[in-house]
Amino acid sequence: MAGPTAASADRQAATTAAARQVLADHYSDDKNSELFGVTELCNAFDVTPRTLRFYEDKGLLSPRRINGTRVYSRRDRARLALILRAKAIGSSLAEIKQYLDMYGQAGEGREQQLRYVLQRTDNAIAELEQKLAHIESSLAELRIINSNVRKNLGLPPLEPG
Amino acid sequence: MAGPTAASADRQAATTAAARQVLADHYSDDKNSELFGVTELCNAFDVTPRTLRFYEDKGLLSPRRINGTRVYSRRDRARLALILRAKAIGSSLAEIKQYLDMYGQAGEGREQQLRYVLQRTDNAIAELEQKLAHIESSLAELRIINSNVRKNLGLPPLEPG
DNA sequence: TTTCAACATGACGTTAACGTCAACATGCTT
DNA sequence: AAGCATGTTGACGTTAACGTCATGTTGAAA
Repeated sequence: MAGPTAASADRQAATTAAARQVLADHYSDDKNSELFGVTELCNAFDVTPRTLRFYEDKGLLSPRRINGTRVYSRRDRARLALILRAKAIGSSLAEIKQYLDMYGQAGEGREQQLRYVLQRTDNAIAELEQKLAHIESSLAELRIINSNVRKNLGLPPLEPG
Repeated sequence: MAGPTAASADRQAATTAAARQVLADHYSDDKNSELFGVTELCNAFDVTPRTLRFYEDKGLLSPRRINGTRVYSRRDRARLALILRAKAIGSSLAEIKQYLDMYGQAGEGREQQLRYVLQRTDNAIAELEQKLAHIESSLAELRIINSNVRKNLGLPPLEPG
């Protein structure tokens, strides 16, 4: 039974790599990087322009303006991705705003500031681990139900994955 | 590197056992089982009476009445626990209502009904797995940030827990 | 019996997260 | 030049999930 360990280590490595990329995007300097229009982002992420405006009002996004028109950088795009993902796991926009502040402050800042970020990330990590546990509980229950129903119908069990 | 596999198998077994208990509570017949008052539940779960009433209006809870006063059974209590947990991972009450219907229908029902439940659980499982992936991504990112800050402060890394 | 704390029932207020609508600017096309 | 699509800004509407009164009941304690 050594299989699962290797596979899960692989998955974790992949997840970590992806995380580094997200942080890199968010930290990037944004000089003449790719730019995106509002509809472009709306289509890509399945949100309405109103939503983008709302996030901007709330200070979650701050795209540049060219002649009044909003222009989104790669970093803006990365932030939007973070926002939507955080929303999907039940965070409020207010929480997300705090959340976003932590990205981009990993390297800079004086000691006082760094300690603050540290405490905040510690906190956020603990909360996320709680949510993770909750989801795992729910999944366990649903899988039992699912398995029972399948048995009753004479169907094969659900393939793991 | 065989340690993590055994430990994670243990955890999964514990999670599954807990899940069975939740389902048993929810499925139990409720004859002369323990009963709870409104304040009792409010204190136990840190919610207000207004919240319980609201859930009742929405059809998520239906406690018995004794002379007008609400009396909650063990099953009601289990349902409340499910509701709050589902909320914590970002489900709306409307979703939760659907969600609750799946509990308690694992054994009974005719084929048509069972197939419906099966499809619904399949769906719910897929969605939860999505959320799980999102949380794991967020955790990976925050851990990188946390680790960077710790390095900059000359602190030891966070113990895995 | 009064009194008091706990519970119930409307009815209305509130906050978050947008949707919707009207009115206007801009730039491309025909 | 005249639309037409696309973009922007208020301003107001809407839904979910409760909070907050005001008011009435009831069962136990004083």
